Amino acid sequence: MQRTRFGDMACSIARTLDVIGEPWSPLILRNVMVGIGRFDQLQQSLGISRKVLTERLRWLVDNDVLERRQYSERPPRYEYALTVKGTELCDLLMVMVRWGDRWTAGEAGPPVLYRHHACGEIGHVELHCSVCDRPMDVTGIDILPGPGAAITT
Amino acid sequence: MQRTRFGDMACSIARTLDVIGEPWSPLILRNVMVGIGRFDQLQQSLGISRKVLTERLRWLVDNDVLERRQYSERPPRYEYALTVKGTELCDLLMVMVRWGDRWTAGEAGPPVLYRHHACGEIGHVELHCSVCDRPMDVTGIDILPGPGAAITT
DNA sequence: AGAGGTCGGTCTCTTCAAGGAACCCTCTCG
DNA sequence: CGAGAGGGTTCCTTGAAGAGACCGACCTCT
Repeated sequence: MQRTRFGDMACSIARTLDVIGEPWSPLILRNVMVGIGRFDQLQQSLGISRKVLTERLRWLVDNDVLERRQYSERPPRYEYALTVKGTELCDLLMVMVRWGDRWTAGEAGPPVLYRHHACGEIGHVELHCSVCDRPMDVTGIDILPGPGAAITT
Repeated sequence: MQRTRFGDMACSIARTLDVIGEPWSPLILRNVMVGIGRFDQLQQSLGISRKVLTERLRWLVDNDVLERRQYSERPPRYEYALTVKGTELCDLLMVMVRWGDRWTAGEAGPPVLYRHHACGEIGHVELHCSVCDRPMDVTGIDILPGPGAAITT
């Protein structure tokens, strides 16, 4: 993947990408999210090389997005599960799904649907403002420098 | 970057990644979003290789996320701007920012802030259900197969 | 006891993209 | 005229992705 490390940039997007920006990482996360958390399951369901899967899982565990836990003592068997940090990354996946559904799903329609427990309906995610709860997107905001800002051109 | 093409998978996450999953693409988008849309500006502000920048821009234009437009006739000068499809990708960036702020910003605090026009306050994005408008995250939904689903293990 | 299967990886080899840097063409300005 | 900016293209080197073989611990079946 990239050789330029994004982790040191003064940009939350870059730092997020540093954690899950490498190819396959979001798909691994998606699978763990739906309960596919064992090495062989992941490898087969994604068609990823075992070597790369090993690297990604280790990286995600080191970055506290996944945890590796032993679910069987004898024989020793492991599975990967989301941490809290990883669970919050699923927001990102749901927004990806939404965009992919809108712009790339084609005739067949969306491959998965979400049923929201709170209302029982099939819905999708929308972005709202944390302060006023009304819809929020890039056309309705001003972008201002924050405390952690570096000088940006 | 990845050699496995994600575009043909029956998964909206994979198809979204096919468009903007390559390293640098989200950062290019972010810069175009804040008005840094010229080749040299992008190259300098990101520190990306000119070759890779050329490739990414061409890919994003071909995928209708950016458009290349001439803003000066003589001398011919071009800039890149978001299409509607690209503008909607900014939702994704805002969610990335939110996660990065929460989990990677450290002491310094978030590098950018959003002021929401609707309420005038500094806020961040939250995910709400499109049907009932209440908060929605991965712990509060059932994931069901949709019309475009393939058999998933 | 041996054969075969599963799980969770490691190792090796090849190919192809990222990074870096030099080069190029057109146009403008002094 | 030369210098400089804008917007790339070309070339070379390095290193990650992909494919697939291999491995060791453990279980089950006969």
